[in-house]
Amino acid sequence: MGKIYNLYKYLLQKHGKQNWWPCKGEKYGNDEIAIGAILTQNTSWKNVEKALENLRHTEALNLKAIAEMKEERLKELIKPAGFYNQKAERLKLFAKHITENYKTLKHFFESKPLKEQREELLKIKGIGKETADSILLYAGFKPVFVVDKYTFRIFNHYGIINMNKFDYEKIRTMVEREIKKVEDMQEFHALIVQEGKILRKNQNSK
DNA sequence: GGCCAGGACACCA
DNA sequence: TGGTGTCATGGC
Repeated sequence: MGKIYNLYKYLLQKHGKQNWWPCKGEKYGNDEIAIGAILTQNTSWKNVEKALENLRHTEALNLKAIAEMKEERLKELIKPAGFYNQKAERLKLFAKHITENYKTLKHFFESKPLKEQREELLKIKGIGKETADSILLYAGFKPVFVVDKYTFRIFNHYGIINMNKFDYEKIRTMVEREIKKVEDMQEFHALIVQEGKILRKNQNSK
């Protein structure tokens, strides 16, 4: 057991299970998770929930509906999540790519090797590394770890890494070497975000 | 009332 | 490749 695995166990004991996107097997290929992953770009989850609720209420919380919906209409619905102009464009590009080429997200996840899936997602405008990996990990149950700024800060804080620049791929492969199970990767990333928030709060109050 | 979220991209040097 | 501006709402 290396440092990273020990940190995972420590955070799990400290905060308990986070259960971010209720990660049961039947959620495999779930559109809602992918949509949430795009909406939450640099945005608090509270705001994303309002946008998701608007979509759900309109029965548009799925990729088919979003692909067919007018962009102006989509902007109105997702407004609470902020950056609504670009997020509406990004959602439509993603939804169209999946529905037109694979029909469903589930088919996409079963279409090709993981590495190629990841590369394909990254080619879509508006899908960067963190969003792509969130979709793969939480909607696709793929063994890909999601790295974010909190990961970088916390790994520095606990002395796991010692870098001055944020190297996404380096941190990702480090974690994937120690944490193998999809469920553990999902929990670990959620725990890091939780810990990161507390860390920030403490730093602000002193 | 200011600060900043579960980022990504364009543009510049 | 590295640094900076932009996008925008709502919670704290």
